[in-house]
Amino acid sequence: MTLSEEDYIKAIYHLGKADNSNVSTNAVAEQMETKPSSVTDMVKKLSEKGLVNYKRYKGVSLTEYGQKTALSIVRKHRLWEVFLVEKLDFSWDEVHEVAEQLEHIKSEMLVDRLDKHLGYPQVDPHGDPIPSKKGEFKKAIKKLLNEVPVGTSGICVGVKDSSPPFLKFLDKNKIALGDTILVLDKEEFDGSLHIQIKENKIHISSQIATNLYLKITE
Amino acid sequence: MTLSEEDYIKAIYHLGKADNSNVSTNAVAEQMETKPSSVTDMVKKLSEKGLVNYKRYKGVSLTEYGQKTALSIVRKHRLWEVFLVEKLDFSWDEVHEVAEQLEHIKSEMLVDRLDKHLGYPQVDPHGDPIPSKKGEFKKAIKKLLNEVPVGTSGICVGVKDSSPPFLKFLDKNKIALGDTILVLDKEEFDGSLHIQIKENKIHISSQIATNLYLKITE
DNA sequence: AAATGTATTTTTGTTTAACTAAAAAATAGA
DNA sequence: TCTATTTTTTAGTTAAACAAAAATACATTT
Repeated sequence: MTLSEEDYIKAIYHLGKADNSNVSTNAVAEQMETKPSSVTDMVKKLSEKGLVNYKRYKGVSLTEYGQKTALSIVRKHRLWEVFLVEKLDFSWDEVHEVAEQLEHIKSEMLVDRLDKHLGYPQVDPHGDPIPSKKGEFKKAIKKLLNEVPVGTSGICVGVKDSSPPFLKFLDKNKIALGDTILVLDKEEFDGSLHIQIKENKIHISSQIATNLYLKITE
Repeated sequence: MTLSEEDYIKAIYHLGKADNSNVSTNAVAEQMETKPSSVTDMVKKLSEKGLVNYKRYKGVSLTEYGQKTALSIVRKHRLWEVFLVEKLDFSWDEVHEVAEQLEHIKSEMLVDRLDKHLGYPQVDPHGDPIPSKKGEFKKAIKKLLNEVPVGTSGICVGVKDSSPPFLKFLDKNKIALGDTILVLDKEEFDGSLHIQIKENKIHISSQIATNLYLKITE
């Protein structure tokens, strides 16, 4: 597999994601920042190699083999992201570009050892699940903090309101993107939440909770 | 810099090593496992980019810029080797192929952080020195254990005698390639040595010492 | 149901970076 | 000087990209 082939497989995977539906040539071209004609070329090659199902004018989808390949790349990408954040103190938003390169390193032993070194993490710093060696993994969904049941834990991945006062509030309470949040309890009266963020337990209003996105697995 | 260009720079560096002398096209071709004609092509390109000095029929040498580039690649390679051995429990002889890939990852931040994470190591698992960020580094030389002065420490990198009895002796005394050996004392009488290998202090005969190669820096 | 127009996809033909084989040129040693 | 070796040139291949133009599919209208 060349680097370019791997990138295409990954793009097709991300576009067809949920149901591995047929993906249009144009969509792949846009994702890959290239021209549709280049996609046609590559897709033919991938088809010959048994990685994708391809019928002219009908779009592409991954074969079983293609899916396995895609998951292996995603696994590597996310494990490296964990490594960069946990071991090398990269921040949440600095990892992608480097992981994009690291995911192409070819060594099964390396991936296995890295996985072990990191303590077999289940999710990456963005809260996305890491496929197992066999390609199994849980789905991740994005929800507003106020929508999840008590006891849920997830990773803070975004804000709905990005006004300065709100961001200032988050900063003051040491809530940052990438932080793991656990919902401890909910007050029936006003919907306010008791949450744990890292070591700190804090109490936030329902209004705050409706403006924070959490990524949770399963 | 393309991957291929980096490989050529590295090859020219390793061939011209000590004095950055002119390296022949054939020598580079052999090192790179390619044909001399390919080398000529590439060398012209590298020359245009200011990485090498090149005169037809006269061989190539690295420019100052080329040397800096080479050292940066060597630095990355050796840091990754340390990572693989120290953090991922790779053995001495399993690292090269993977490090060969990792050395091409482009991110200054990654290298700096990795260096820090590893505690700013001075040498790689083969006892070869790791260039600093600025490209400074000490020379490494290979010597027989009996030739080095008391107080020297180095890495065991080879054996002169590879007969089964000798290898069995090493095994019994837990001396393996890649181990750091410190010469504690030498007996004047018979030239036997007191050495420290990891946590163990042992006493070895002069005969043993004349059959073990150590790589020492400076 | 057929025709038409538009948007998508493929084909065709180029470019660039790498490579090889074989011919030609330059160099160095006898 | 001559000759053998090394190096370069020339010509051609492959892989990955691109753009322009042709082909195709599909939706809408008649």
